[in-house]
Parts: sequence; structure tokens; C-alpha cells
Amino acid sequence: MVGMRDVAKEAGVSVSTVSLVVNKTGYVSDDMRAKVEAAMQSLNYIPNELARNLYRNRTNTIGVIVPTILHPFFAALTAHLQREFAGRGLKTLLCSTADAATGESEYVNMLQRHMMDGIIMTAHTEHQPDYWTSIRRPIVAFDRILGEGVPSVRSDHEAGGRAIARQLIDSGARHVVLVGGPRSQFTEGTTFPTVRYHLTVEHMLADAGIACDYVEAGAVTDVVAHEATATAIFERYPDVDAIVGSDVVAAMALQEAGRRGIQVPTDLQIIAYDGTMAAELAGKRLTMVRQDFPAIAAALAEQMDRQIEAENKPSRGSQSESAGQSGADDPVQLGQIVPVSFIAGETTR
Amino acid sequence: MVGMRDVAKEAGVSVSTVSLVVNKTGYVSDDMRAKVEAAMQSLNYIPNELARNLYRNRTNTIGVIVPTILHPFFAALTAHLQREFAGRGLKTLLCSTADAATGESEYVNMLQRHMMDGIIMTAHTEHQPDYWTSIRRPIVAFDRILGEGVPSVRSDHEAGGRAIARQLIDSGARHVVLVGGPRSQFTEGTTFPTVRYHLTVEHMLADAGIACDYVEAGAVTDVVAHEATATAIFERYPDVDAIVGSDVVAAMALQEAGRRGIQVPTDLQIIAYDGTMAAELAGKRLTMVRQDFPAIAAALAEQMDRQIEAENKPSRGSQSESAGQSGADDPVQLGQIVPVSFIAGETTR
DNA sequence: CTGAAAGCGCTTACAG
DNA sequence: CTGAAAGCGCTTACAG
Repeated sequence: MVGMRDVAKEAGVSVSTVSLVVNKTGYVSDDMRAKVEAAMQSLNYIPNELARNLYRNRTNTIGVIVPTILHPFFAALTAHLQREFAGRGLKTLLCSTADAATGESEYVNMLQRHMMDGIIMTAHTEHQPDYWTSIRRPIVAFDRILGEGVPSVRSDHEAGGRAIARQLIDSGARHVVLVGGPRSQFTEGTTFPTVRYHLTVEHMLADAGIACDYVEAGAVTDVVAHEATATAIFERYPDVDAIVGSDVVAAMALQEAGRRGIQVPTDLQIIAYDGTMAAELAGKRLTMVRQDFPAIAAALAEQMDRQIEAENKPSRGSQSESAGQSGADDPVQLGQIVPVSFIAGETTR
Repeated sequence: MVGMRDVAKEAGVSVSTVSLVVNKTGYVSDDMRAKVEAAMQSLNYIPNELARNLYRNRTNTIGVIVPTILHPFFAALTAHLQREFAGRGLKTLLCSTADAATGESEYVNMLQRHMMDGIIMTAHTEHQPDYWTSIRRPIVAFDRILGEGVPSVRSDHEAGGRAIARQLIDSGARHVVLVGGPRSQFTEGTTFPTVRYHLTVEHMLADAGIACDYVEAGAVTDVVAHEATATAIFERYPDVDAIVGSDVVAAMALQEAGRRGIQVPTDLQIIAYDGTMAAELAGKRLTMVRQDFPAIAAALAEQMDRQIEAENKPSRGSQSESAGQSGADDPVQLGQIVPVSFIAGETTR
């Protein structure tokens, strides 16, 4: 492997000079530069990034922790993050928890070993807030509060919920079924986020005197399970006339409705939450609440940049307010909220 | 940051000893080990992987080059690769070419700067074979031949094509439309792979005297374009009675058929190629040819392992037969082929 | 079994 | 403007 030393020897200069030329930093006379460049050419020199990484203690890599990109929601989120990071000179390490036996801990370890510069956390976690707070390295959460000092970004699920409820009320729905995550997670500090839109819908429907039942969907990682969920809805609630769930659930519900000869939207309305490509592929154009992936990715990347910057120039204070936390004069926005949009399709009246 | 030196000082031993303990390698007396472990505990020592990376000239990271994981096919492939790599102690760097202005070159550069140990190449490339051959680092291609010495893995598209043709012939199809990549790429050395199933289908249908037209789909990166494609098919070929295309195309065709009141499968059969989740979400259970993602991922990872191994213990020969090529007594399987399966659904007769 | 030393390939003050 | 030197944090022969 040809290194800087070889180039220096070939060009008859010092290693420092070669470094200056490679990095286009500092002043180098034109003939020195020419000699070095010629040597690099002839030796086919390619700098080894690993040495730089060690020196700078940086990899320019961000880990994106998702349950699995087999699910279109996380595929979309990850794709947009990758694009956003690439524009900022950052690489994206794909960290799936669906397969990792140890869940996210394995990736957090990697963060602490400096294999990455930060983590975007978008998966469910069993860890308590103090776990996350104690990591003291750049972490940004998506759609959940991990702990104090860990900034987060989420969609405006309350607005999403209101739009859905309004549609259902205005169209005269009578018996709505909501499909979502485990009901046991409907708590204040939950890391299951879409809870918020469910609760909003439930309250508004209750106020309007519309029946509303809740069905737990299969695990987010198991797409096939959603088919069983769809079947279960119709079995359990034969008079259901509106179903609200994620894109995948909505698509499967529509498919099952077709099989049962139920007319959509005449006899059954379906509303998809998320607005990923999965919603486009269904039997009809689904009415949906779309999350703004580009905006979410931009906000997450922005917060990540801040975290990393804060880590690099530690505040003038004590150790304790170091990594992962910015000073008081630049407060990290906790819970930045991104708007959603309601898009009418062929599955609502 | 607390380093090995701090631990050594705290424990009253040398850095070497700490290293031995951390790596659980070589012999260390029990009391030494105990002292070191106590020191690591109390100092909360975490080894810095970057130093190791530099020393070993390895990152244990593989770049997976895909057009975009917004497309379910590449999402599935990437997800399975990540899982497979994780099992082998390798990390997955997500490399999307849809956004990278420079296409794959940027990622190849990173490979040469040792930011990753290898690349899985699954996207289309404009580069000629000698480009790929000259890289001399671990590369494995999916579904395309990049150049001599670059091993590849692909599905048995010929078998997929035969299964499709058989279904169409047996069910009495009269006018089939195939949807796929740019026809200009239907050449021997193409890096658009599914060409193979299209050609197989065309030949068999021609032999059976069945009309068959070809329609170019939008770019793989643009999912919405597929909807326009679906519309175009019905406009251009009003008497079409069978459509064959990727999952996404098939789903959109089914949706459009519904809008036009065309009965599936009575008046129109639809066959999806790939068998990703996209095929499950459509209005009906699509009949499909499914590629075996777990097997593909395993084969790709296996080839990658070999490439990396070959790079680490360079053969006894000259430089020229070094990295990326294994010796003659352990021939790399060029073009390893993975079986596909035909799954009948609700969209064929 | 343990430690001093050299080195992984680069970068960056610091003298000249 | 250029070079000698120290150092990033670890690993691995090599003496003892």
C-alpha cells in the first residue's frame, strides 16, 4: 500500500508538505505542489481515511437505528435521512434492531467506541431515560422522548388526528376502528409515538358520539401479520364503517374489504396514516395523513449537527455539561414538531 | 476521554497488559487481569475502535450501493444484507446513488480510502468493465457482471421467465404487455439484469403465437412514474389481457384496472416480478415470481467474505493477482445463481 | 507472564 | 514556505 511517506520520498519533500497538498490547507509553493502532485499521480496515491479518523476522533458516520427498513415507513425515513446526511458530508450506517439480538445497545456501544459520530434513534426502546442521558454522545430521537438533553423531532400527530376525526365526523361515520400499537403503551412517557393521533381521534369521536374501537396491530416488523389484523377487524366488528391505521394496515384492510365484497368508500371508509409509498400501491388511492419526510430528515440532521458541534467545542463549564448537551444560551429545541398534511383519496366519502 | 494509558496508570501495569486484557488474547495472570478490570470499571473505560481500525486497516463495514431504498425491492435486499452482515460481525453503510450526484464513484472512492472493507454493487453503472477491474478491492455485484474478477450473484431469471410464460400460455392469454427497463439496455453485457426474464418470456410467447408488447417503465427511483406507466398501457393497448412487471408496476396496473372497471383476473391477468412487500399491499394478492432475498443476501455475503479474506492473505504470486481476486485453486464462482419461486395469487386464472 | 518500543498513516503545532 | 517531531489510541512482535 502506497502511503504519504512514499509520495514524500518520490517527490523529494517531507511528509508534512505532502499532507498540506493533500488537504489543500496552508501555504505551499507552486513548484512544491507540482512535484507532490506528480508523485501522487505516478504512485497512484490514495489517502487512508482511517488515519485521519483516528487523529480527528471522527468518522463522519451517523447510525440510523430503525426496527427494520422492510417496513415502508422506516425505509422512507432512512432514505430521506441518508440523502440529507450525504448533503452534509455524513455517511449513514444502517442499524436495524429487528435482527440485533441485543436491540439498540449494540449500536450505542458502537457509538461509544467512536465507530460513529452520532445516532438517530427511531425505534422503540425498553431503556429508561437515565440510560439515554448517561450516554453523553450525540443522539437525536425521532418521535419519542428518550430523556433530558436528548433532542427530538416528531410529526404533528395531534393535527393529523384532528384532520382524521373531522373527516370521519363530516362524512357521517358511525363505527370507527383504529388500528395501532399495543394499548399498554398509551402512557405519558411512551416511546410509541403515534399514540398521540389515536388519542386525539378518540376524544373527538367521543365528543361527537361516534363509536370507536381500538385494535392492536401486529409488530411493526412483521408485515404479514397486518393481514391477519385486517381479517380480525371485520370478524370482530361486522358493522365497522371506517378503519384508520398505518399505510400497511390500511392497504391490507382495503384488500380484505374487496375480498368480502364491501364497497369502499360507500360502505367503508379507510384512512391511512404515514403516506409512504405503501399507500400508493393499494387497490385504490388511499386517503391519507402524510408525514413530511424531507422536513423530518432535515430537522433531525440539523439537530444532529448541533449535537456534534457541541461535542467538539465543549462548553466553558464543567465536564458534566459536556457532550450531547449544548449550553444554556443555545437551548436545544426539545420536541421540534413538523406539520403533516391530509390528502383526500378514493377511500373516503 | 479516558484511554488505555489512563487505565494502565490506574491499575499500575503497562499499556500492553491492558491491551491483552481488553482483547482477551494472550496470557495474563489472574491478579493482573483483576487489577486491570477493576481500573477499567472505575474509569469507565471504553476502547476506541478508530485506533484498532487504523492498525488493522479494517473497518468491518460494507457499503451497499443501491439506487434508493424507497423502492421496495432495494429496501428488501438491503434489509436482508444488513441482517446477514450483522451475523458476520459486519456493519452496513447505506450508499444510495439516486441522490449522489457522482453516482457510485463517490462510494468507490470511499472504498479506496479504506472507509469500508468492501462494496456490494446493486445499482446500474455507466462505467466500463476495466473501471471495476482496476479497483482491486473487494466488490461483489448483484444481478450484473461488472468485469472480470468481480464475482456476482443473481436470481434465476430464466426460470422466472419460464414460469411466467407457462402461466400465460396455459391460461390462454392473447395479448401480453411486459413492462421493464429501457429497451436500449437489452444487450449482452447489460447491467440491467431482469432483461433475462423478459427475453425468456418473449421467446416462449412468440413460439406459442401469443402477442407480446414491451413498455418501458419509469426510472426505478421514481415510484410515482409507475402510475403513469400503468395508464399508458391501457391507453396504448386497449385489448391487453395480461400485464407482467415489477411488484410496483403490477400494483399500479391493478389499481388502474379497478378504476377502469376491468375485471381481474377474468379479463386481465397480472403477474408481479420480485415478490416484495409491495406485492402484498396491492388490491388483491398478486400472482408473483419471488426472488429469494435471504438466499441472495447469504450468497452475496459469502462472496464478500471470500474477497476480504483473499485481500488479507495476498497470494504468493505477483502484485497483479492480489486484492479482489482469489487464486486459481479457489476459483471465485462467477455468476452464482439463486432459484426463484412462482406463487399463484388472485390475479391469474 | 509482563513491559518497553515501534508502528498503523495521517495531522498539526512549532521551529527554522 | 518547509521540515522534524510529537501524537491520535491502540496492537503486536520482541526482550526479559
